Amino acid sequence: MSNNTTLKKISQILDISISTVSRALKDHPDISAKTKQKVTELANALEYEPNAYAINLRTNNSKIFGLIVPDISYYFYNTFISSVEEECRKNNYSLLILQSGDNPETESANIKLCRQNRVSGVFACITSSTANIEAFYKLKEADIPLIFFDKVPADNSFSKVCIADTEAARLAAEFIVQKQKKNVLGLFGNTSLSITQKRLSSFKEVFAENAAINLVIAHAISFDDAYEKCLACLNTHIPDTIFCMSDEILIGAMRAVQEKRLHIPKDVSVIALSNGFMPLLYVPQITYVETSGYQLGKLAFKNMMDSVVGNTVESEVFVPCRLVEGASF
Amino acid sequence: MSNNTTLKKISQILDISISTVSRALKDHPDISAKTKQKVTELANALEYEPNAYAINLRTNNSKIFGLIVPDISYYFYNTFISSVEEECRKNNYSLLILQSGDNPETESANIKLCRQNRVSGVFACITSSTANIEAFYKLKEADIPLIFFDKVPADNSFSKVCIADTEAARLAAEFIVQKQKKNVLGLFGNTSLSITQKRLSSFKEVFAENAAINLVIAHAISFDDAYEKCLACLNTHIPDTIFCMSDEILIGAMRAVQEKRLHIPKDVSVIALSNGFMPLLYVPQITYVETSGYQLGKLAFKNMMDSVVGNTVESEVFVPCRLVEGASF
DNA sequence: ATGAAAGCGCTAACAT
DNA sequence: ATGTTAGCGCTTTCAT
Repeated sequence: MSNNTTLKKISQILDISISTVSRALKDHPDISAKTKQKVTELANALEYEPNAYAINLRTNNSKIFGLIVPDISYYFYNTFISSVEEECRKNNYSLLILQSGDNPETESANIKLCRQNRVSGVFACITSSTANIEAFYKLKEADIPLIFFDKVPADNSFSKVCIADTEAARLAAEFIVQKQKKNVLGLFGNTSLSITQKRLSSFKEVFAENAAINLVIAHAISFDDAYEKCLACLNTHIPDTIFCMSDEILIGAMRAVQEKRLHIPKDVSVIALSNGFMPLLYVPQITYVETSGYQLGKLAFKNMMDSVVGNTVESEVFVPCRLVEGASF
Repeated sequence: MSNNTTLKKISQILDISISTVSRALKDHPDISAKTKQKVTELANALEYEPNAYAINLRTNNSKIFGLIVPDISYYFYNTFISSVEEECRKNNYSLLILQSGDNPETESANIKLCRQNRVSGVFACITSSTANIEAFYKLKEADIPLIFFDKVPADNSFSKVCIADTEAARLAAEFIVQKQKKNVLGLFGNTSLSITQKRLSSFKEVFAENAAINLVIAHAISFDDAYEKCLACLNTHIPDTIFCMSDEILIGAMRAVQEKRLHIPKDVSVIALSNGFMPLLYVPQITYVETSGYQLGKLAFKNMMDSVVGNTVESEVFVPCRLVEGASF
């Protein structure tokens, strides 16, 4: 049995009322210094820990945020989560983390869990196949603040924090143009994802203004797929530049480049959009546009706190991105 | 205001008692089919979600596990966490994740949080500088099951699940011997960590029986440090084999190897102890002994569940490891 | 088959 | 300065 110290227990031992104990522990001005001291001392000795459930039941404020994400171990998310957790701790919130395993049904179940746990707010990144955002609407209806991050639904009634996909892709494309490259292989992710669409259209736009550049686009749905698609391209012709829209794609592409024994940057230049870790693993280090999960986390938390206190939060906010030069050009 | 449906509300609408509603929703045998149907229908229509706090307060069973880890985003932990979370979901538990940022004070604060939230159990990986495990003892005293993983205290009164460090290092060493290598560079982590000590002594032992092999040992405390230490060694002499005791070390070492333009496996062979992701990033893929965070998570959860239902749990359990051959020999 | 009532631990309005 | 009381939403024992 847990040796649970409660206010009642303390009050009985000291032969005072429960409310006096409660107030004393909260440093309420009404309570005499003597009483406060007595109570605090006993509470410490008995290792009193307030029962979070009783408090939540009473105050209807759980001080817990829910976070729903396809997969914690996925490259990008763990830096985001780490960042959010850090802020939560600083602000006396806890974080209930739930994985949807990229399955919309699990995602719904997780939303339900958040509701059952009366979380103070939810951070969510939708699965790649989430078609029905009904469950998220219910959160809104229940007045639970909701901040979407990274993969977000189109609906404008939600708050979202995003990587500046358009700007990031443009930055990379402009860098390629500026370096006077002529033969570019652009490797992108799953066509159905909005993130892919945004990055691709922005990327293409820059090249549309530069007709002299030959641009080949390929799509891959996984690390392995990126390897194969890239290898197939390299077997046809060697471009002077490879662009990878994500870390996942970069890893696959680099495997192909290394297998073909292409030298970077002599034979081919490489640039990626990345969270910032993978590009540093290669020799030479890969030039990338940083899409920081850490920064995104900070921004998401800020918006969440605004939302919690009832401030209006801008519908869609972007994390600025920046070019980090390696030696791959 | 949240449109909170409660048992009371339902009971009032249907003009029956709260307990009947409660029972009907739990499919209690005493309740008539008619009533059950009426109640269930209304509950669905009103989107009734049981209030987890009221239940916990009443039943004293939060169905939440706490997980305390130095840093979520660290290579190894996120696969472990992902694995534990998966099991939690399957078993109707939730997971409260807390980072200690490798700071013993934050660690204590996190343990307190777990107690306040009346978690049903705690998974913990201690910080590298945790000297005082007082706070963990208090969890025990409060009858909260506690499973240590990966970095564990020496104390034998705790349940621990660990990577089989000794076996893993031995497996790698034996592989090197079997491949008739003669000049080995062994790169290890921070000397003060027990994980380093275990892996190192086991590794050395194998070579002690093979006097003909020249073994050089170096220690590094970070990815960058591993790079520098490895480069320094390579500048002195090129070994025929490099052993890396972790992913972190491997990344640093590979950077040095690539900068020196050494060809694997022609110029040098490489083997590592790894979670299993990093070795696949290189060309050729690196041979490694798998120390699986995923498996460790499964094992930890199993022990936790045993512990929760009051079964005695073995004090220290190891996850088996296995050699995965790449093409680096 | 259903209801009444107590109580989990806490807070806060309302006494005194 | 301290006590009394009601109630948050739920479960469960004990009636009926």
